[in-house]
Amino acid sequence: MKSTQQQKKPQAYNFFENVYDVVKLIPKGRVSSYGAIANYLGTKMSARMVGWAMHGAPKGVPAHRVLNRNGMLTGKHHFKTPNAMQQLLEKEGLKVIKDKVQYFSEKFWDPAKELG
DNA sequence: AACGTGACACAGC
DNA sequence: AGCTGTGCCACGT
Repeated sequence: MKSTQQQKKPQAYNFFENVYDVVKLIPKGRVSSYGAIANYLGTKMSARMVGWAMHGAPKGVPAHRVLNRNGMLTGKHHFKTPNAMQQLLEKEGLKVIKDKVQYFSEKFWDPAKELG
């Protein structure tokens, strides 16, 4: 029988959903990085994919809590308004100066460490 | 179907 | 110590 279309479920889907799940788990007032999430998912080299995943992040995913490894709001430009990301972060008690989160290392939330 | 782009990260210079 | 180049993988044209 021709197995019609073998739905080769792309792992990416799982990857993306995992990303969303992890991001949703980021506590308020904390931040994480693309690399950390990617690393938690097992593909630390594919940090870019995490960013891309955010691009299609559904509602409820605090993408503003995800920054680059430098603690910089690299993705603020993709928000509704460039200031939205910073505003949200500041509203959560974080301090943002020049598009960079202060005390990033203290506020850093590592899924691999927090979730196991 | 191939090339280029992209919300990153790391090694090399 | 900052800049450039390369790797990664999926998506858009």
